[in-house]
Amino acid sequence: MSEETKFFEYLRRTGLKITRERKEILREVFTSHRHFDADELFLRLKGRGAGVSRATVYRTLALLVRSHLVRKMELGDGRATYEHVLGHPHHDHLICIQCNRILEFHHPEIEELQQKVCEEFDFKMKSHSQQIYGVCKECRKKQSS
Amino acid sequence: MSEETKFFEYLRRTGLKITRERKEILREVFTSHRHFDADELFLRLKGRGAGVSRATVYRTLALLVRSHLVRKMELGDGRATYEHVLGHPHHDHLICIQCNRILEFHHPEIEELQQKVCEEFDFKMKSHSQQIYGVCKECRKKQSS
DNA sequence: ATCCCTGCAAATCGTTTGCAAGAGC
DNA sequence: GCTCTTGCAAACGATTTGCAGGGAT
Repeated sequence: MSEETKFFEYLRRTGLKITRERKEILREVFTSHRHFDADELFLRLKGRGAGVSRATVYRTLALLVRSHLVRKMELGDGRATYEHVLGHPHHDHLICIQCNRILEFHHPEIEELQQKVCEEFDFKMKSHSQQIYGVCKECRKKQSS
Repeated sequence: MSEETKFFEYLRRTGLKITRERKEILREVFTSHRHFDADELFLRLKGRGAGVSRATVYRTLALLVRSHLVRKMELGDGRATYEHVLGHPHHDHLICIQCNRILEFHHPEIEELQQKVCEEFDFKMKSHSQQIYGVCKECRKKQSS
């Protein structure tokens, strides 16, 4: 089932409406595979004349998050970063503090250990996030030259 | 060497000044062992008539972070959370989404694996943070009753 | 028709900053 | 005395919201 269909189904189920603006945003979110923030998305839409306001971008992103088609992350620089879930199983992030590039990694063993930590604390995990900040390969290459 | 001395030394070294306001903030930060945000700290100071403005709280927290006596964390709710470093070696957090309690954990094996991930990506780690969101023991007890 | 949605601009919230007066060294 | 500091209030940037007109079902 396509992401579009999933979203429409979510809307229907929740008594919400399928509008031109929501379609535009949906298309923009799923045609790129990068991480983005709300304003970037707004500007991309504006750039191609999609006619969607900033307010609607925020409101629709909230819906996409609620319907689990998009993940929202607070990476600690004040604004939220989003990524769509399509073809992106759970993962964590390496964040370059020089070029802001975001790399993804997944390490099942770490996940297992997190689970163990929760058991020790009798803590029911709902989600987790893990960020490693540092300097990526490319930036280090540039620096050393 | 006391935290106060360390901070004063940092100030001296950097050509900054030791003021009444900075002493007040320092005292307040180190007499409690909880996590706090800037506004909580401001209110505690106000509560005991310390006569320090919100602006100065923010400015001094920045200095304390720069001097490595205090750690700043973005836990994803919009505002920053702080904790002093005294007697708190590096650790990560379990965050209860019901009562907002913050538990600390440290797992050397996880750290090792993170280091391994960085090597794979040829990524130079500078810092990392890891949060596990969920429901703590106490809140679960309350719910089930 | 009935809600739901939208754009706009104003409001919010945490945080930062310009400025003029005041304190440390 | 030269700087660094402070408080205040205004400025900020990301995000949210009230409202009144327009659209989906």
